[in-house]
Amino acid sequence: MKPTVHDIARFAGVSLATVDRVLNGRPGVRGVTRDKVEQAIAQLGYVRDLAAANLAKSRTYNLCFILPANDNSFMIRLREEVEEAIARSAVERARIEIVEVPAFDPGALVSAMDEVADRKPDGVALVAIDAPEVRAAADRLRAEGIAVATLVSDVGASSRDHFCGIDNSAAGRTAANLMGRFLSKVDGRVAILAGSLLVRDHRERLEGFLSVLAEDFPRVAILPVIEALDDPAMVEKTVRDALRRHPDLSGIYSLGAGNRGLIRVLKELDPARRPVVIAHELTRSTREALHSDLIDAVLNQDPGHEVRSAVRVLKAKADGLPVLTAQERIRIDIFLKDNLP
Amino acid sequence: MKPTVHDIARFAGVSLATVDRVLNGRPGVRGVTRDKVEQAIAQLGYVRDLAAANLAKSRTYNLCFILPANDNSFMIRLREEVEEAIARSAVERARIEIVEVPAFDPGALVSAMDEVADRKPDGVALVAIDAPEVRAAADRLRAEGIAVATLVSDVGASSRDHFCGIDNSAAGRTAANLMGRFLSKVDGRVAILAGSLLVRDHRERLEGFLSVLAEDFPRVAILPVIEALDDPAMVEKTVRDALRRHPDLSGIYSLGAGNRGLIRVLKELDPARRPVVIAHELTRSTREALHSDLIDAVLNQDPGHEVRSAVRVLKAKADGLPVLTAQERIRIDIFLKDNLP
DNA sequence: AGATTTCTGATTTACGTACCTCAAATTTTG
DNA sequence: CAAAATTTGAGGTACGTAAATCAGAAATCT
Repeated sequence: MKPTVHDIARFAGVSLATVDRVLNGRPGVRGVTRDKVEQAIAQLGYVRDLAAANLAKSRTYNLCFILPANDNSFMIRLREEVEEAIARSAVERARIEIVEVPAFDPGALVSAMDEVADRKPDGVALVAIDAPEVRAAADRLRAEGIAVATLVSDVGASSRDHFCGIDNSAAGRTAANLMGRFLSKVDGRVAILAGSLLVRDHRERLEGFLSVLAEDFPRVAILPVIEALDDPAMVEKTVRDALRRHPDLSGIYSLGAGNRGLIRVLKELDPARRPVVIAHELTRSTREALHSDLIDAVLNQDPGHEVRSAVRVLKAKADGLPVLTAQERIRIDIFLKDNLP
Repeated sequence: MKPTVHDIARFAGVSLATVDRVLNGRPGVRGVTRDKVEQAIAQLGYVRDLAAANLAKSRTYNLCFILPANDNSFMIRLREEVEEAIARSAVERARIEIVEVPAFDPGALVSAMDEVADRKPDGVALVAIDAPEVRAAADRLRAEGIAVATLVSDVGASSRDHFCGIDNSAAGRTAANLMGRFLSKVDGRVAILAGSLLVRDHRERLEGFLSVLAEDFPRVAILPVIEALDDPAMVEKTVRDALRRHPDLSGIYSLGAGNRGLIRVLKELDPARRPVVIAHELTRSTREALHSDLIDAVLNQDPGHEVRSAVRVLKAKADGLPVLTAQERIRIDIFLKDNLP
């Protein structure tokens, strides 16, 4: 049978109280005694029964998610996933709160972070903007002992405890690889559509994309990057413009959101002359576009995984526990029309 | 604060014992009373505290994994993952046992299943062979109240409780899509390499691959399927043969294991004339081959996810609980050299 | 109506850990 | 060496649920 604290106490020849002190790092145990207990733990292979421990502690974690008030499908999904986490929170011993801030606005994000800090939560997850003032605000949170996780988009590694998102550089490189191969022998022009280069995820995707394209597919020409703030209407307009100016456009890499606008334009094109299109995030619209051959590939990050991972990570960090890196890695899903879930 | 059974009892005006009877489906409660209690549960939004329940029950699940004694990297990884699950089993209230059987041998699998049944475990996971006698053995297990999950390769849906693996038909279709596009304008000949068409996962991949190729890329010619029993040496030999007979071979889809043999042959080829190669399962050798451009894409299923999912599913089924389908879906990973983890 | 069966209530113990108190034993310090 | 400080032991309660017993109440049957 699994050994319990009682077994440890008996084996080590000490009392239950002492075992408890050792296990929970409480003071008042001599080094010799502590060693005895730790040896007993090692020898009997004791592992703390988490169910019992949680029950006894009845600890609850106060967490806060700061999300941009963006109305693209991805952010809506992300918010829904946080809300589902809230629905589960009773079971998970967590109290989760959502704070909305204007998108792409470092100042608003910083003041939200400072306000949140006043409530002294155990952890904060935020969709970061990679700016010095945001990093400073994150540092302030951490200085107060609040765990900080970035969600979807990162800041410099030193200012947060963990990043819950994909390797965006790899995503950009993958997109370039697919683009280069899908274009095949056709030397073409490729347009790149971003939300904003203020956010690190978009920047990293762009860099990855450009580097692989330059190295492995040097004959592909690249148009200047279009920033459309993840807004469908703006995306639509800019894509229409680009197609007018470059009728020979043979590829589009949409590395941000707002793909509804892009798809509206694609629908109007002659199927024979449709460019190769690679986009990010599987939503209702990109899924339909994949299915009807308007989009060729979708790179996806699963917001559900990201949110659940963030909750786990923040809890662990709040308790000073290590994070299981392998488990928390968020994967890049590649969807073609044939492997849609 | 979260309501407890005591709150339910007070609210419904019944005793704790009655609430317990309702919650755990024990007999001896009148319909009217049961309704009262259920209403109280609904109104107070009671959710059973799993930590406490598990603690009180101190139930342990006896599970058994029947694995083929195959020595390809994938099966080795799978076994390692089961061993890790065993290492975790103390924490997870499970006792997990591994039984090895010869690969591709329905008779051996069936006798292993029957032997396992004698020990009356709570659940059995097996890498299935899709044969009538295996289905019958699975039916026998389930008739004895033992939960059955198929791992990696499935049998007919009616004979098991759950399949822990990828949608192999979608994997085959995806491979065909990539193959068709990577071949681009070149009308080529494609060779297909399978382990054995006795196992359903290989059959399904094949069917998916053929159907998409026929429909979307009709100009691609397909050579007769080669069955190499997932054995590296046999794979090497058959691929060498195929290349000799068809010097114009422009694509290879390796839908089974034993890719070490394939890679050995690929290394010897003139890089300029190397065929497009799509393989399954990210192992040390396929990873290196991806990296050095010998393989173009690898479709992968994560054995870790599959094993963990199997454990969760078997536990749930053993308790007669429903399975959260969305959570247990195993994804098809697509790896190019640019998104290797 | 009386006997029988079926419900229901009250109470208790157990699960394994956390956390608290108080007293006793031991070590350290002056 | 005595006083002070530290370490340890003993014991208890709590967490929320499961599961059991036993007695009493209500419903059903004859």
